Amino acid sequence: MAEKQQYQIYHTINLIPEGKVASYGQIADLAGLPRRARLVGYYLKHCQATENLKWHRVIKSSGQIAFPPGSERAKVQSENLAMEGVVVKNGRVNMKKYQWTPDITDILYKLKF
DNA sequence: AAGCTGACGAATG
DNA sequence: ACATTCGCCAGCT
Repeated sequence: MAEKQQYQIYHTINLIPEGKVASYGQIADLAGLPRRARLVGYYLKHCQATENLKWHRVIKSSGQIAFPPGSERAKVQSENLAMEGVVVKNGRVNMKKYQWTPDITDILYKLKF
């Protein structure tokens, strides 16, 4: 049950293309879990396989990095994003420019529910 | 079983 | 632009 949700969330996150970002709420919605932005954060925090998860492409809807500015984790995330061409300035990114806007057919094809 | 917490979000001043 | 407040809801205690 909860495992299924967790899988959907991780799967959805990994659909975010390089050079783009998505918000927690956006991921929750796409994963079929509306109003569950915090749940996305919860699962990300507790997940093990961070190695193969593109968690750094997930940020707040405001464009802010979810970690305290200057913290180690915020730094790592910023660097990962910068590596993909996403400009991070003062711990936040230009959503207008970098927010992932998934193609409807893309989603219907890749997520089956 | 009731209360607390939080890698959130939107509205408000 | 920034801080506060409030709503949200699964999972923990």
